[in-house]
Amino acid sequence: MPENRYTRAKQPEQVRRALLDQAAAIAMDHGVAGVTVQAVAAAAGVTKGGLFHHFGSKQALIEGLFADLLARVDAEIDAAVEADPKQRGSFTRAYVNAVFTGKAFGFATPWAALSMVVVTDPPLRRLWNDWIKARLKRHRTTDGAPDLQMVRLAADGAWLSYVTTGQTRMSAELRTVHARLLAQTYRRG
Amino acid sequence: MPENRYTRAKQPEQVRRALLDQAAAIAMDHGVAGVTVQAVAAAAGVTKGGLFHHFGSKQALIEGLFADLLARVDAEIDAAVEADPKQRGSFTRAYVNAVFTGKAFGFATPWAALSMVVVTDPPLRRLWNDWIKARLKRHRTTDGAPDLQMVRLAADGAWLSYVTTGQTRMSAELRTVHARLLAQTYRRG
DNA sequence: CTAAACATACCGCACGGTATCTTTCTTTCG
DNA sequence: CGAAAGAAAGATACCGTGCGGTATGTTTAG
Repeated sequence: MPENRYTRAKQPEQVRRALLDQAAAIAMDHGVAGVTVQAVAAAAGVTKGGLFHHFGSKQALIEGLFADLLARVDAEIDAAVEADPKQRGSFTRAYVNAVFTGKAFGFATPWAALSMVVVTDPPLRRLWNDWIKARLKRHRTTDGAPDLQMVRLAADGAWLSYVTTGQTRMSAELRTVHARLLAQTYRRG
Repeated sequence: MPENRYTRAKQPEQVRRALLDQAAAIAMDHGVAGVTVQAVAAAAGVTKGGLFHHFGSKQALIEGLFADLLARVDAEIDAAVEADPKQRGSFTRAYVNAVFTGKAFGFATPWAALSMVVVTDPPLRRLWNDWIKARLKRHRTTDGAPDLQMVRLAADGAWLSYVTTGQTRMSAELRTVHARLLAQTYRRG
């Protein structure tokens, strides 16, 4: 029995989480190229051998990381849609909020930098495409209108603008864009 | 004297162009990761030594490639703005057209895949940010309106959507988005 | 004859991955 | 209940490879 219940010698679940979190943190601080197996393992207080025990390859690590991210976003959006009193554009609003201020996706989260690799990595692109495609199909009755599609595209553009500027804090301009996009979802409703 | 004026033994200017073009082509075919010094040099019919004579480093090659791309876009947009009979939103329309069907930037050009690295590479991000910032300042009297900003953001989002799907041809949906964005620039003008 | 424009050969290195050994937890069974 | 067995968790050491970059030689143009 360990000294106390909080300091057990080995907690694989916690190590796994640390690996994912640190990978995201490194991606934010040192860019995507800095995400090496060595660096991630060291940041999580583990050697490479330990990392490869949890993830069979680097690709598996990245995919696990992204899958975890998608799961969070999924839950976040589900909750937002449910809480929205207005039907029309509920998903679009949830999506916009997720992009701007979301806990999982939003700016100023470690995950923001990570999401950039989705542009580069083909397997990750498939994951993302499948997710968004399923999501759009699911909400097509409430969010199928072209003007709502424009809002979502603009949100993506704002996200792109944010990550390319490389800023850590959200500018005032982006905040007004956020508000404007939300307002746009209520027009001609 | 060579056999004829078209096949000289050494044409550094042409080799330089070939290096840039082949780098872009490789980025499109084999992804950004496939753009290695070796591959680019070989594709251009030159060894690594030859490449490093033109570009001091890989970074210099990439930056030169992107600078060349920006120069093309610059000229393309200038011409479009000049030819536009309507003042308001002329830059936004030129930008949208450049993104969708532009010779330099647009979809289905070898440069599209290359442009993805701008998201990853910090020095390239600076180049892009400086360019777009200067451009916005220059057209702020005709394209400073918030609704036009939304159009540009949506165009960026469409570009992002395109590159993430990894398709080579432009879908019908994107074509309607293109038309809709253009129409948007004429409203309340 | 000089300098640019290449070719050739080589180097160091950091990376992803593997093989193997040690430690720690869990389960089983006498 | 305790000990042994077995599986999980992680450490250590090592390897092959492909990459960017360099040093230097060789050819061509001016």
